[in-house]
Amino acid sequence: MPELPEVETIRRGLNKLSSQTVLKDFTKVSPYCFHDSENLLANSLNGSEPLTLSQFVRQGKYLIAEIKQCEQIAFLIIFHLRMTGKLIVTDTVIDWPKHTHFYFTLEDKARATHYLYFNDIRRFGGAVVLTKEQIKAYSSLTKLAFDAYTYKLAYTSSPLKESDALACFQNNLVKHPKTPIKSLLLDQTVIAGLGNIYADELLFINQIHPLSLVSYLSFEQISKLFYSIKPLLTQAIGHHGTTFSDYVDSLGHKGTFQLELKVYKRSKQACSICQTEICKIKIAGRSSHFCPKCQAYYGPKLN
DNA sequence: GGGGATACCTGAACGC
DNA sequence: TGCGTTCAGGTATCCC
Repeated sequence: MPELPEVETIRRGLNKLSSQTVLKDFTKVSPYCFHDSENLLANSLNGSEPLTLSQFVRQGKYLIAEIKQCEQIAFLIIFHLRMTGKLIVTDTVIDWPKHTHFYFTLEDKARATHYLYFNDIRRFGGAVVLTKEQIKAYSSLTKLAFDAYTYKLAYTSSPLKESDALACFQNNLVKHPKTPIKSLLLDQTVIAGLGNIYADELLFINQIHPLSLVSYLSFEQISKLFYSIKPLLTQAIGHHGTTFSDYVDSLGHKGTFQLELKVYKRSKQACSICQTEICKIKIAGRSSHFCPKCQAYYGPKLN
């Protein structure tokens, strides 16, 4: 399932497309997953000036394509892959894979006609077309916290300083004194980009039980947790993300970071440190994997 | 207002 | 073999 490292891997792949790539056409294969309430894309495609695919930027798990016309940003396409969404570039089309919902026809000087298609088995993901003005009021993005990898907030050009990001992280955490730390790491208004896999791994690295409460953690523990996020994400990006079932990058290749995971999807296997059996519990409806010996619980006595 | 539960959705895995 | 059930999880929404 695409979290920050997987979306970043896809973004880097898509940005290898030329910034002069012309968006020639758009086709909806299904009625799902694509929302353009003002027909910005269709109307622009009918215009006399070509549309170019400028670049892809990322905020948390959102991927944003900047579409230019006459050197100006005409509109943006905001993608979210949720659980099983895929954005894949292909040169040839014989039959679109099952669950393909829409595709863009692209062209550039160095490459003949090629395609960027969106496929999503569960139809949780999708894309929405917005103008530069509309995106500033797009609540899904405006409410996001700073990005866990770049420390950038949406619509800002420069990232937060690391010390400011840490202060922001701590402030966002302490607003929820009664919520398990695992749930807070998944909360995109606390820190943007983490999902179930990397939240479990981070808590294992920091030896914190997922049910622990922030109010019982020291500043040193929160700092250590914060400073372990970027190295983990960097490592995962280096492995092109984690693939358990559906995730592939923009060329259809799987990631390999699943081979490095210490606890996620390893329940009933031995902990790599103490050999105790990894446990799995449900927290806020999500499976959480942890070592009951290595990861200490900080909070009121559990029933 | 905070926090938990649920809906959305399909395919894989599992049990009978 | 075939059918029904459960599980997977990011986000929006509902409810207590």
